[in-house]
Amino acid sequence: MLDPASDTPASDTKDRLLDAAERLFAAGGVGATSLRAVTAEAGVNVAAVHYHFGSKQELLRAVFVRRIAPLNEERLKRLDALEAQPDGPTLEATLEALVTPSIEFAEAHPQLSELVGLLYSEPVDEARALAHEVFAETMGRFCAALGRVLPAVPPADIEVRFAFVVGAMVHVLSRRAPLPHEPAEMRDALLRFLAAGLRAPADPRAPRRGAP
Amino acid sequence: MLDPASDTPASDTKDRLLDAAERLFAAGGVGATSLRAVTAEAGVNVAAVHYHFGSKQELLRAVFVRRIAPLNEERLKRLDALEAQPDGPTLEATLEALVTPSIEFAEAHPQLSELVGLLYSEPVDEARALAHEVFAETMGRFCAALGRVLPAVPPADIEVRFAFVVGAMVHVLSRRAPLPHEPAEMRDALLRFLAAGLRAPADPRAPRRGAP
DNA sequence: GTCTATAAAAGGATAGAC
DNA sequence: GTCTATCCTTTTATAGAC
Repeated sequence: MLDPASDTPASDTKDRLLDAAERLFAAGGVGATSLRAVTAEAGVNVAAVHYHFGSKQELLRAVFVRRIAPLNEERLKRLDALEAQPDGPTLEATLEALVTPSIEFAEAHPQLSELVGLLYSEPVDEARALAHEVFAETMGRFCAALGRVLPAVPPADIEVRFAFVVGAMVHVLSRRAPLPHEPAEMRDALLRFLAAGLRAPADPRAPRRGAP
Repeated sequence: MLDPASDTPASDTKDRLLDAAERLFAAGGVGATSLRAVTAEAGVNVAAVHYHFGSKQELLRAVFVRRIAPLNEERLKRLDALEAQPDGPTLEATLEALVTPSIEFAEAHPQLSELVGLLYSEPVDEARALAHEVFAETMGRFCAALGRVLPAVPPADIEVRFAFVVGAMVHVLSRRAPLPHEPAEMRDALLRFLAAGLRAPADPRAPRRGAP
């Protein structure tokens, strides 16, 4: 991205199509967005999308891969660094490796927020298969890592609690209604909430009233 | 529903259209589902949907209201009962009033799960406005109730944490991949996770390692 | 690589017979 | 209330000039 001599010159027709598709798919859904709307937004011709991508589905795939591949790379790079330490990571550090790249990427590319929500939500079969394909490996590694730092939580519970983690993360990342927080504050609040939830005792009998 | 003398006889054309639309909208998204597909699934004529609902948008609205209105009524009924007690509710009881009806309704009407995911996800403006209209009052009341049972958590934090609560709840309710738990177990796991997360201390300095 | 033009199909919506 | 038939628009996708 900082390499002007790259083989992907900025503002190419291909990139403009990806930008436009990303914007419109996120704003209106894939099924409701026509290729004509995409090409109009990109300021290119109707036939360009078929020349460069072949079909609407492949355009959708390219839109997702462009943003989410580097996000997952960053997450796994952080997780690798944590696991290379002799003592092993803390719960907080593991969660931060999962969450922080999302927040930072969402700041750098505001469209990512809406894309993530779209990917987790779009009911079309192809989109859901794509979501699984793009996220399964990374999420599996983090789920396993969380299981290791939470040895007292049974594996089946880890899996369920990890679904809660992903749900909370996706929901705040994909919100249209802006939360009354700076990104860094929201990240910290999310990390505190998730860490406490993951550490919850297995026994539900703790009917304390009020705050901690 | 148990009143055969009601003015809404079961298996009416209207009901069959609602059933079919619910199924197909949830499975493929609104924009990607044609009215022709809906009427074919319902086994009725193409013109029936316009006769009974007037347009695709009004059909979508009717689909949501039919399922979500009673869900919210049940939630608010439970919250009212809790708040009528002299001591006021516990955090666990408040969360249960929010979560349990979702789980029970999702068992009774499996389509609800996919509808909830659809409503929170569909990026089309009308659908999002409908989601806000249908949920805003109920969610506002629960957010305020949670603030009262968590007096140590600042109001702005309550709002953010409530977004995490909704995200986790929606995500597990709308999952296509089945979780390895009975509904009652999943509900208990969710309640424990959410209660612990909401009670998290405001200070993030608690780098304990491992389980509780 | 980009454009114009057009094919071929599917979409929402309506009119009018029954 | 339900059907057939149809109008008009929009869609994806392609063919071929430049």
